[in-house]
Amino acid sequence: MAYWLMKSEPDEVSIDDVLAAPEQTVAWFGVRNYQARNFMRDGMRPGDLALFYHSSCAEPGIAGIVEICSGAYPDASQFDPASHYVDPKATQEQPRWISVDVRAVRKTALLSLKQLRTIPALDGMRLLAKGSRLSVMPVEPHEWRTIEALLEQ
DNA sequence: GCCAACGTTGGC
DNA sequence: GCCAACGTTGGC
Repeated sequence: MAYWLMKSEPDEVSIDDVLAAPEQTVAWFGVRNYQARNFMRDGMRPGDLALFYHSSCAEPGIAGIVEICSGAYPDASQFDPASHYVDPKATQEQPRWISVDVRAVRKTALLSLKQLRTIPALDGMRLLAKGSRLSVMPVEPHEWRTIEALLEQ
């Protein structure tokens, strides 16, 4: 089983939105970066756990834990001309972008980016690297353990 | 709103 | 294949 971190703008989809969804499950769509896509497509398996990270907001940080609950499948929004995420180069035969479904495991008290930066054990964390912008990235098991111990319900 | 960092595009 | 121009991300 692998660990991940997934960023979402809470104005778009917050941890509360995932909790409020049917079966506490939403499709993770709109990833339009190849590295992030490849992590989802090649690395993620159902049962993997991910830190749910709120980005581009007043207080960025970890807001909950979700479980990957599907394999990769074509992201429908790439074919939708009305969608902000439409990709004219994607075809049904050759989709470019994929989704996975995620289920909320629990919401946590916000563990802010500011706090994360103060924790020595997380020094090498990809999220904290300078210029890191990936929206889907792996989390090392020791990083996961460190963070999980800090998360409150 | 600013801007650093990074990714993508496309001419050559 | 290079690289300039442009677009996006995301913290501040």
